[in-house]
Amino acid sequence: MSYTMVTDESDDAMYSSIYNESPSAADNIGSGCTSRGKGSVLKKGPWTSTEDGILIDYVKRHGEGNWNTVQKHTSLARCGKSCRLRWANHLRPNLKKGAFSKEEEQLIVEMHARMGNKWAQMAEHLPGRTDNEIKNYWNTRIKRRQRAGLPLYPPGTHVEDLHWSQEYHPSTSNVTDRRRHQDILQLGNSKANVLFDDLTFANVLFEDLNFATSLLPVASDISDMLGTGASSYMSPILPSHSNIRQAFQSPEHFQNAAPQKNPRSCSISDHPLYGNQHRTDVMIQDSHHTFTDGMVPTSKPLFGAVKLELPSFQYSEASGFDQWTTPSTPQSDLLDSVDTYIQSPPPLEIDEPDCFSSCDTGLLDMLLHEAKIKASAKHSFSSTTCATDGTQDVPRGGDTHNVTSGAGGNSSAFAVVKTEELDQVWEPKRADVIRPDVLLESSWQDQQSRFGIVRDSSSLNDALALLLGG
DNA sequence: AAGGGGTGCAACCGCTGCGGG
DNA sequence: TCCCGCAGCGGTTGCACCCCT
Repeated sequence: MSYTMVTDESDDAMYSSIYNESPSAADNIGSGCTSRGKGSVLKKGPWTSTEDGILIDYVKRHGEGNWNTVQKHTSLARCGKSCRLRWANHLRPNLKKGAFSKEEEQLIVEMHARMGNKWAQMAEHLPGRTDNEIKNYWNTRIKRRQRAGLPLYPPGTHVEDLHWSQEYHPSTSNVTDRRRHQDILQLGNSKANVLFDDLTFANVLFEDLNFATSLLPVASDISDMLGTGASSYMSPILPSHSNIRQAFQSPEHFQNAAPQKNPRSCSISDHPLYGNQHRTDVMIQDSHHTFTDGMVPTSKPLFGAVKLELPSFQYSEASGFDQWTTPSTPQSDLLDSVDTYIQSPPPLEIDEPDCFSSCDTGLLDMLLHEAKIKASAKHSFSSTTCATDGTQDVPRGGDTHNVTSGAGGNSSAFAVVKTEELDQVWEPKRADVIRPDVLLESSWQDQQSRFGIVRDSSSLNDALALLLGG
């Protein structure tokens, strides 16, 4: 769909009356364009072809820049910001209009996986496309995928990771660094992202693929259960190797299905526009997570969160993936899921008082944490902490793992995973879990237990009851 | 045919960085 | 060093159009 907001000359009169002469004209003066040109109210709203012509003529004569002087030199009653935006997004030469090509779409996805909401940077690598265009495309895509309950990044998208240990040093980071990571944190409802200083596509390299892939089954179940938002981004769930192996028929499950030559390395993008000549192997060093039982992990907060998504074969409606990937076997789909890691940024401060780092902005996490603290006075929770480095075994055999989403922000929800049941057939059902009180609904509980996810209902209900005023 | 919701694009708004005075 | 204005960026909103009922 393509619209043009340029109005014809007849519309000029209409918009003139709307924006310049109507009693509410003054209300249309935004804070960004508060100046008044030539004593008249600056116009807002859609541009007319006449205005476009004036602006084009101005740029031809004066060049780009000095946008605030446009209204001084022309009859254009537009603020500089508006002029710049109009020129950049619609009038400048070599703009490519129309739908994004498949290559462009894939490049956007991959770039977003790498840099987050850096629309301007993305636009630099998409000739003829504007940041606004890319941003709109992405936002639309997010909505669409979230509605469909699909993961943000399709299987096969190779999300790069920043080598945090090298790129980010909390103790020495400056304001800009922090802001960059704040930007990462603000990547929408469910976007975890990575930063790259150069434009190379990188691999996500795990020190232990077994461990990395082991995150998937448990998290997939949970993320599926948690709903759309949570399905895109989950805090990592870090069961032990042995636990996870129970979830699969063989520990070589992923290796066998791995398309990569190097089992330690997830595939890199072979993007048509970039090729694969640039590779940067990076590692997910850690992950950051919280625990609904309020226990503080004994190890340091984990850094790279992991995008956890259901294997694509679970999506019966996942035909939308066709545009991204060729049909694959369930096994390879499982592997594909490994590719689509999202990472959360590291905590901005090392000395976080507890597991809730500044990166953990999930409201529910905080509420749950508070509730847990309250509840801990009454109960001792059976759940245990998880090994953070993937090498320590977590107590099992009836133990449950309380898991919350962390870096996902809005994807705050939780579940308790009974790992022994993970080898059951997955029945992707999405619980409509939005609020803690909803979580108390028995149907939710039933739904979980149907596909091998149960929660510590007594303790959790107590916690939630406390939280909700109980 | 009408209307209501969905979709996508254009534009606005607020904020930040940077450079000059 | 501080202040101010400009440019740019990313988030948000407004609205026209489409589609379904």
